Amino acid sequence: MRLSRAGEYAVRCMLYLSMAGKGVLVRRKTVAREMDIPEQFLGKIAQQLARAGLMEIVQGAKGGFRLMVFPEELTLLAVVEAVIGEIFLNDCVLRPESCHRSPDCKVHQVWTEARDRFRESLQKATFASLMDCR
Amino acid sequence: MRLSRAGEYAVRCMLYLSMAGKGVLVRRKTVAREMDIPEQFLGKIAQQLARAGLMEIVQGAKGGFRLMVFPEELTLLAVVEAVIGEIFLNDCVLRPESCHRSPDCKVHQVWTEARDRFRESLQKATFASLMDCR
DNA sequence: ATAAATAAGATCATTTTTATCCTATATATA
DNA sequence: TATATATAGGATAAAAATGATCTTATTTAT
Repeated sequence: MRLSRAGEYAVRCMLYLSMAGKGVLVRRKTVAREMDIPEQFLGKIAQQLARAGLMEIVQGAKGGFRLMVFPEELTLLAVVEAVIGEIFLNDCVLRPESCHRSPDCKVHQVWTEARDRFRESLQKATFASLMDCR
Repeated sequence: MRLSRAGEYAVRCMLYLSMAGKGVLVRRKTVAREMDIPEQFLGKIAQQLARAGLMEIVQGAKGGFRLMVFPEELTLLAVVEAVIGEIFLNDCVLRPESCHRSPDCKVHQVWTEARDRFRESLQKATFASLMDCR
């Protein structure tokens, strides 16, 4: 079980935009080259990040990407979930039928709590704090 | 991102064996039927659980599975990781090269901590406590 | 108008996951 | 000891998810 490649690319992309600063336009080609991301694939990922309101895509000549939030407000959780969807939205571990008969299923509870803890950790991490990474 | 089907099956299987009790032999066919698991596939999963020392497989006529630990000592984490491997053993989110140049990479740290928290939650959940699930 | 840059749908390739088939092996018991 | 029963384990197939690219369309600066 691991973070998907798309998730990694998204983080790299947002890290690069964070270093450039909120509102600063950066060409897609530059992000792709500098952060080692296939450019077309980055295009797809960018669409998801833009839909989530995290960045803006500017078309046309001199187009590119632009961070829409302050790195201080941008969390690892927001970026990752924008791309790979809600983390651990799992079908119940028990049989589906027996499960929706019991909303108080213990397995389900444990799983949910574990997920919440995980998300909390990622939510605490802002890109401002991640940028120091070198 | 979700738990794999194999992981779900493993939990269901161990839950059934827990209800039978440690050391009690249960036929594979019975587990498969009762817990809604493809029997051959269960065979594969059982091998992994057996290798991890969580259960024993008995061959031959009157063969089957047998729980090797007390439900009080069996954790959700042990079962899940026996089947799907270490959780979140992710390649670094940053470029691999830049990453192994910096063992103090912030992204890596956050990710590692989030994973640890997640595993803690699953480790606290014993099958004895999960059995109440109905 | 033209050139440069991204959008978006289609498509392809790869990998992972899920599942099954088949032959071998182990074991209870007749 | 022979037979029937049950699981082991390797090979393989089918399906799904993921990763990546191709092509055409659209947008925008100059």
